[in-house]
Amino acid sequence: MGVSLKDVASRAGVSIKTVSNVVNNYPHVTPQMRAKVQQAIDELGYRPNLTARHLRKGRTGIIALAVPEFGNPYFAELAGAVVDAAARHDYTVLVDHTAGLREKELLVSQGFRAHVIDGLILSPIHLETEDLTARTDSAPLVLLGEREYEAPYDHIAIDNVAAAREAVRHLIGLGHRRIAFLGSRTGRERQPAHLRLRGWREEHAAAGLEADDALVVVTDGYGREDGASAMAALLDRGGRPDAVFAYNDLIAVGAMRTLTERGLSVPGDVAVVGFDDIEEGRYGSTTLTTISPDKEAIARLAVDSLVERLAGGTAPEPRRQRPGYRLVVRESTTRSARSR
Amino acid sequence: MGVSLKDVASRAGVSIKTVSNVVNNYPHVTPQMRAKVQQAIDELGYRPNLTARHLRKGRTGIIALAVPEFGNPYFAELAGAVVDAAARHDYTVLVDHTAGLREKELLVSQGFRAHVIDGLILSPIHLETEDLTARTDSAPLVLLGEREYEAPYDHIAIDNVAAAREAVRHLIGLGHRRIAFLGSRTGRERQPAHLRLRGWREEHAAAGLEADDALVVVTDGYGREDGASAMAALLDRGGRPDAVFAYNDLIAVGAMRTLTERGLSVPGDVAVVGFDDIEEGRYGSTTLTTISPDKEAIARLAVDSLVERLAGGTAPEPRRQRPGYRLVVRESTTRSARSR
DNA sequence: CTGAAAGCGCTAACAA
DNA sequence: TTGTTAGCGCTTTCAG
Repeated sequence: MGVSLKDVASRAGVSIKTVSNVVNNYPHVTPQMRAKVQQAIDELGYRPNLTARHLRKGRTGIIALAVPEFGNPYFAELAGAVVDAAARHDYTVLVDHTAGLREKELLVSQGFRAHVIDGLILSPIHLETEDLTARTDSAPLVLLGEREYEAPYDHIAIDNVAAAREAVRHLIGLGHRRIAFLGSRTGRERQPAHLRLRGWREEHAAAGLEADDALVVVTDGYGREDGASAMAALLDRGGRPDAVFAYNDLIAVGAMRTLTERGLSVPGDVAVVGFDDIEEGRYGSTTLTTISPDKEAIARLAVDSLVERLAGGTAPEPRRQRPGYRLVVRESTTRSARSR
Repeated sequence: MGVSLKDVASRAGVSIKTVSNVVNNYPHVTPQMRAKVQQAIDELGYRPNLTARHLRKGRTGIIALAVPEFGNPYFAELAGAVVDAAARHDYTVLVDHTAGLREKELLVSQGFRAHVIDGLILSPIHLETEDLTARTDSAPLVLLGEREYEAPYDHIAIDNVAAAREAVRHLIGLGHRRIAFLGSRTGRERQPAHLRLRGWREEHAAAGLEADDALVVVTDGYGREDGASAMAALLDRGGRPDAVFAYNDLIAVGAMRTLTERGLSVPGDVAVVGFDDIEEGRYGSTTLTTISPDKEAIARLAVDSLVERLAGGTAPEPRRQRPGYRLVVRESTTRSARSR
């Protein structure tokens, strides 16, 4: 095995505690003692065993982040932001993906890495309130994303209904009247797309327009191909929309691809709005109008909340925090943004 | 603190060892004993403390993966594949990003999480051979990517020169003669883009064509904006190419955006080939021809190599493994692939 | 098949 | 200022 404190101690002819003092930069060590110990450390190539330290201190300095998929740039970008936010608190992030599987989400939330992670940030898709209330793991948990839960955990999410309404309002304001929603899921009320779909409905109502349910398209997943096939299905069934509000940017990108293939122009024939503001949307041949959640704020709030609970002290009530967002208008809804 | 083995043992009225046996599914435990212990475990909500287990066993079952950026979908997709490959060996992956900083790469390679990770998979950009030979951390290390090192570590990378040559050959075969290379870095020979640039040169030579260095554009980074500005710079300086071979897909995407903005058509005016085969390239309004490295193979080989060294036993010579790749032809070089 | 005890490497009282 | 010692919770000989 490796070199331990004891080895260094005997090499330097001092006690184990003295070595520990040096390693941990304790103030009251004489310079010469420090030098002697440091030399032994260097000679032996000693590295502290963090596992032992963790056991002793009861904490590891590692927090976990579980997202559905790295393949979705939104989560990839978010993960980067979380890693950076955590680093500012001297925490390392263990990133995991749940592959959109409820089973995996359950596993993660139950603390499958008990005691090796100090806390968890989870962005669930399928988890239910019951799963959360049945949770036994004692590590603090912070939730991310659109799902709503009646469970005592911090939850960070932008106001999805309001954001969706703003997106739809933008389209209505441009004169569109047949606005499709791409990316609804079948099943329960609380499914992820619920809030954004509700925003779509509410804004129609507010504008005195009828929301046509025939323009709501269910998808299997949240990827580009799901958007492409949803758009194709919608066109095939006849009622061509004059605008599309997609659950997220990937679906929007897929939908635009199908429109291109069908010889329809964006935004000329069909305007498109997405959700997430992934970088990809800023570089297509038609850039994408989208709702841009403040990812840095989301990451920061999540990490700060977790760190606060980890620090103990005050254990505040579970909080619901709403970071900001904004509508970013690009070419997929307005030609004018086009440089030529 | 939490519930420990000891608590369960006293609750069940047995020894600590018996509880351990049950927890670890040791074969020789009478069913009734097992039932009794299991009941105590359930009642107390006992979870094994993995940190303690790690300390005792000298290993953690965690491997680290360090990539430059999650924002680059190539690495995000690769990370997903590595997580899955590792899971098949019962390893958890701690994903880290180096932000393309040499300092961070150094830190990671030196084992800043000593003993909490069993091994490391690193995709370096700036690390030098000296950094690697000076490495003291004893955890096994597997390298990924285009950089070449004279250091005793396993290295997984596709044949970048051959792949680049195939991409350029494709362009030459289509009749292009002014083929730009976007994404070279200034500085040392061994900089990442070196091999792909060399492929560009070699294939020109093999075809009896002159490679025009005025068509090689240096970029600061490897993102979409770097591609966009590189393309703009190239067009601004006058010598318009009839084709572009980009260091990676992101640069290609950025370049295509600039071409669109300038009113040039792809592939009509300028054909474009990328490298990485990120999903994004399959959904633009002009899909992207690219070199597609076998990411699953890369992830699998990396994890397998690491696991093999972790298992100890035979410590084979450092190996250089070359997973496969293929040229995927799409619309950015051939209209014919277009559906209309 | 089960129990007792040692010890993984470290930190933190407490002593000296 | 430095040394001694007792665990953190677990696995693992070695007995019984």
